[in-house]
Amino acid sequence: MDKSPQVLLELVERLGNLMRAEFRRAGSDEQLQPVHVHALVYLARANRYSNTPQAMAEYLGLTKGTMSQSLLLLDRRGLIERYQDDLDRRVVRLRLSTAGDQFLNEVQPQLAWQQATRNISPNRIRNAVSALRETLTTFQADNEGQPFGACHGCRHFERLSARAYRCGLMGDRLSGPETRRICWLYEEKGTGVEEEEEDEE
Amino acid sequence: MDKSPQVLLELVERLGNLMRAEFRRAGSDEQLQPVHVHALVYLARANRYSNTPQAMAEYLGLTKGTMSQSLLLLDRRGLIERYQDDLDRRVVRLRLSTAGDQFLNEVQPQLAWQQATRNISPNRIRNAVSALRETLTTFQADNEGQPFGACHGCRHFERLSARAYRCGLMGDRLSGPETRRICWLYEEKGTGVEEEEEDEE
DNA sequence: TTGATACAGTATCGAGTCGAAACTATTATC
DNA sequence: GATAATAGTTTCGACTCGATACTGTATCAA
Repeated sequence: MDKSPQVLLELVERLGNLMRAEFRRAGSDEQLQPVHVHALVYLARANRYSNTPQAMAEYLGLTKGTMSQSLLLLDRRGLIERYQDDLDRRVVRLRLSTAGDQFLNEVQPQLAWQQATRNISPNRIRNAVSALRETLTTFQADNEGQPFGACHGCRHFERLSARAYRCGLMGDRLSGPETRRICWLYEEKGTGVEEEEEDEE
Repeated sequence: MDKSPQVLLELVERLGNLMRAEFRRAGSDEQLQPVHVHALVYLARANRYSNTPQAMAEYLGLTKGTMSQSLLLLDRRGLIERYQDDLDRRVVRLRLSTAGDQFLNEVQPQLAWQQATRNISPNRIRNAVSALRETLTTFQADNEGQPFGACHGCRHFERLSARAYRCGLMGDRLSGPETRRICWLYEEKGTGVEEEEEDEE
């Protein structure tokens, strides 16, 4: 009986914990809770379909009521801006304010983290990424969670030409950078069998 | 410039988030917050030196005041028991009560998680584990965090004979199972250079 | 001895989290 | 146009969490 899955679980749990502690540290100067920092980080990475309270609540695993509270606080502090969607006026759109952007640049909540992988070869990192990605996909399939991925690997993603892309679900043209942002409409390509890049040193 | 570390970061963050959501789900019947479930899980895995409020606070990244509050709640609910240490009467020791043990067995907060790795070959899991372990070590060295590991790999660990072990720091004999529990006195063996198994698919 | 200091843990306070449920406003369906 | 669905807000109460002050125990120095 192999205990590796159990150990992997513990490591992810432990690392997730430390990341949370890092978010706590990053926000302490500004009296922000980890969840606030997390929300800002998400917002900095979300694409045009995913910058709404609902998507954010889904991502952070909170109810919309709770999310609304946190957004109120971030708005009061001037870290985000809220504006109405043109097409559907029920929808609120969110973006980082200049202050919010500056905050993230100053505290760099992810920097300590990237530093921690400096001794590991790029290849081993890629392998770990691939294994964790698969774990994530399986878990989300089991639990009907919203997937949250970037275009590459999404079934709605269409490549029109060398540098022109399109989301088949929403029908919009997408810029290159936009295709690398987090999207909550993401759907795994294929029949659930995933193709992984086989790389070796 | 390789973006893999960034992606690894996001995956761990995402998976950590889902794990937290899983803890939330597991505790919802009993009206427990994720942190309560996490505390119970920790307690089930902690060794004799690490079942104190202090170690727990360290592990969960909370202050001792906050930890004290959570323990009060878990005690009120009858999920844990508190007793005084014989040698140092300042120290409070914690253990799962029968009800607490039963609770963990019922909700199995880690089960859904282990399931999620079922499609991944043991070898790839081991590789991922090795990479994440190294990341964890580096991160903790950078941030002076308490390491929290099991005896295997700890510099205080001594093997007396085939089935007899000893902690060189505390001077106690340890049973086989005990050497696999989480310890907050853990210190990385060696000079910081880590030996990793080189395995390939 | 007698302090002084360190340490483990508790108590209290206030701002904020969080889910549940009720609510508003807009859009979709029939 | 009525009804239902949807996005988000508000309100409530139990709880988190850090900061600070506190209690009781251990350690160390004269």
